[in-house]
Amino acid sequence: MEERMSGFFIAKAGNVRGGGGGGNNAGTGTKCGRWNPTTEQVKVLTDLFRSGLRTPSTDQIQKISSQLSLYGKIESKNVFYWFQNHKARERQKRRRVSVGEKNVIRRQDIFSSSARYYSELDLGSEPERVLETLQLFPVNSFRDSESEKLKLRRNECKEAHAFSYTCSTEMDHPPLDLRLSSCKQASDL
Amino acid sequence: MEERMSGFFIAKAGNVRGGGGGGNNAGTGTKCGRWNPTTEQVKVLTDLFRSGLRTPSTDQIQKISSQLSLYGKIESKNVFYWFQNHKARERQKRRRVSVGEKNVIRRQDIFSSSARYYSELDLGSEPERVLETLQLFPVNSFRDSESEKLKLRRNECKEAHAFSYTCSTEMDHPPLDLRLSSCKQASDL
DNA sequence: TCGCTATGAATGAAGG
DNA sequence: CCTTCATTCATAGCGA
Repeated sequence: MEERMSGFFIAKAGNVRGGGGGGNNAGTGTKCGRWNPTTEQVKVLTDLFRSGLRTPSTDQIQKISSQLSLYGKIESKNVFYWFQNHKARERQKRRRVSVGEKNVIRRQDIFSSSARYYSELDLGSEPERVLETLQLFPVNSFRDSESEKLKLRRNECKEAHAFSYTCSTEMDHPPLDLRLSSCKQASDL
Repeated sequence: MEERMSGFFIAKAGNVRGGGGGGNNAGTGTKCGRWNPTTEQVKVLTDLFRSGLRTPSTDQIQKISSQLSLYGKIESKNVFYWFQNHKARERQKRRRVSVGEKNVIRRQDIFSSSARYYSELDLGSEPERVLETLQLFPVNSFRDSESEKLKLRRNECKEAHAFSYTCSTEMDHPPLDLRLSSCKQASDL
């Protein structure tokens, strides 16, 4: 993945404690072993993401990071990682959340309450805060969004394994059988 | 003692208090806002963990959460976070013990050795418990257990290097213009 | 109520 | 791109 970055970072990136800053960090004022994005930085990044930017190119990363450096200490790799993580986590989150009630048979609580108590992050309730820097970015990376939909799961049937633990320790719960049958289980092993 | 709560709230759904008697929650009268595992759920998870499962795959997470949803409200991400935290904390605790007494005073928790946990869910100094159920688990989960003690990989970058503003010096860019001019231009829109 | 601990949740940073 | 590790934040639970 770093081949496209031309190696403008990825060195060792130790502690880049900006002692002279005195307030560059986010409100928490943590020990700064790693990048602590300020609210403005997060806002800009989130806005860019919402605008469709998912995999910025090297040039875009440069531009973004230099622009964001005005709000606080930041490096190019931070921007790179931010987009990587944000994209991956959005997908992961959707995946993990979606399965919540796909195959869950609730015997006692059929659609009672239990609303989405946690889906509150960026994409959901983020208001339209189009800041001034947003328009400057060309949102030409929309085609990247569709490429992700076309990809297929590579961890489908890597190892069809069934596990059931019924002999580990004293158990009060019934012997739970957690058969993993991702693709198909032709014959049980 | 300084307070680190300086604004910067991410967002959260309002805590919806269940009003005393929930239903599928644990006996402690928990409510929405944060997953509170029931005793059965904790037991199952702990049992799985003790059986050697440390990093369940996505499929396993799905299955486990589906099964555990019968004991109470749970989502897939809860299982994911549970294993992540459990593994991380076990390692963290062990590491703290190993480096031990002359360690630097990072924050405030060197006293963790005083309470050795009354519960059985914490292994403490138990390496890898190999029991007969072990073979039922995918080998995928075990390579993680073995590799963790073999590789002491990234734990070096805690020294001060502090050349933070190097990037801003290297990157020569227009101050307030983020237009992409030299890279691939946006064709559409 | 206050302080501390345990722990769920989030995220930056890497590895592969 | 996907997975994982480390660190941190936020909060429930409990004792003094």
